[in-house]
Amino acid sequence: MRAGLTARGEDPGVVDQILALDARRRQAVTERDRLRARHKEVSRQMGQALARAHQEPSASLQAEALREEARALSQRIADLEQEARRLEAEMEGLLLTVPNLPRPDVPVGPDASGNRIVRTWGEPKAFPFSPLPHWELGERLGILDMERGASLAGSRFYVLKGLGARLQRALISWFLDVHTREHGYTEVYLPYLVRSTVLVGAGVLPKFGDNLYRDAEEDLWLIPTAEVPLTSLFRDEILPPGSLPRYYVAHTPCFRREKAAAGRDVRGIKRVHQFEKVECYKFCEPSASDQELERLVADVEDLLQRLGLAYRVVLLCTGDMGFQSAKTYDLEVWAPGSGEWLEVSSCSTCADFQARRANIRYRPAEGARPEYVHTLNGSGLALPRTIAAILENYQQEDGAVAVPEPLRPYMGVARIEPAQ
RNA sequence: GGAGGGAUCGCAUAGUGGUCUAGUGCGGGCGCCUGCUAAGCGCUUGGGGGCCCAAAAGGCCCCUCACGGGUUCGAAUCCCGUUCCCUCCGCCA
Repeated sequence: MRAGLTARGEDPGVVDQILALDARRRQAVTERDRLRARHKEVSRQMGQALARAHQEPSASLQAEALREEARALSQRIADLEQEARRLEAEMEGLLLTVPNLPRPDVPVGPDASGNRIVRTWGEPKAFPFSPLPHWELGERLGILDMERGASLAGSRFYVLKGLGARLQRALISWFLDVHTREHGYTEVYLPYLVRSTVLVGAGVLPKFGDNLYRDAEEDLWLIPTAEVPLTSLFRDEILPPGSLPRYYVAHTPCFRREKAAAGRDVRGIKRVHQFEKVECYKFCEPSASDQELERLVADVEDLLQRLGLAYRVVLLCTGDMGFQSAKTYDLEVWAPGSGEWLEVSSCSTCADFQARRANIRYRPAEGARPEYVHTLNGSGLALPRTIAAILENYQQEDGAVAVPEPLRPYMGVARIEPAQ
């Protein structure tokens, strides 16, 4: 565990703090339980003494003595109880700040420079002209309006119009159709506002609250990803034998304040405060999670291949992984107009990290002890960046954008023509 | 938004301050009985934590009657708060 934290660039000293707190907590609990057992016995005797008291005068004296002893015990128990709770809360608070431990095959590295490109698919498209970035294409086609988005809600908000809005809807429908009909996922519709405990379960709180929008009056938070409510679908449940793996897919909006990224990626729709995403999520047995992650990545790659978008699969190193992740693959699509690889999906296994926080267990067999499930999540896919990639990759010399084959039934057109 | 009612073991229910361990029925498990099946009989029953044990098995103890507080020597039971569910009224896409 210390090694895992060091690999992530975290201070392993927290482990010793936690262990020390736990030792003190256990000591308090043991003593408290011993006194409680005694207290129960005394109370029971007093009940009997009181029952006899109207016949034997001596019994009521006896009851008085017992009452005194019980009172003293009760006070000591309350003190120990408070001590145990304080230690437990302190330990819990520390535990919640500890990130997930990387799987053994995750490369160790300080930041994105340590990531490893696992494979690439397709060739970055060559253009006989100079390809435009999506924000210029979008404005010229009359399907993307950054200014009106800003006038409604500020920077990093945007408006999609006409075939732009329809393109987004087509992608969402097609993603959901492929995942449900061909990849075995069950579609779910989820709350976009959740309680803080749900954010804690997913590993977003307590550490990353400043990236979230929140209704303080109701203590409800806008979800930054569907992963958050999906994680807590079975919070505090024990899934019966034979119910794993379970695959879910959900389309939701995602809300992120992007405070930490102020000033970065300000052009276009690469980084925005509100965007749509289709999210794949799996619950599985621990022994299956490594294969399930590979299959999850394959399910998402399937979409990119059918869209004809060149992409690369990047295995994130320890220094670049998310807090809750044990192993993450990013899928990046080449965007010729912007001249960069756009992260359109991030597929992770959280192993039992989220399951512990949200208390999601399963019973391996009838009568067996419950164990924590493993959870996996992956975008399939994030909409704005996918739209950007499609616009930039499918732009034509005449200014139009071709519609990728799989989307034509959903779009009803084969081309998005420039606005007149 | 207003007025009520409710939450007890997997399910259904009993339980208005102590009667040692939350009762009963159903369901589940194990066993007995039994040509087969059914019925019957007996035993059993979830989760969390701590201690003993090298570990496993096992044993002992504590907690858990929606959740959190309070009253009390003692709370499923009384009081307060929260959550969720139900009924009625109002409003509403």
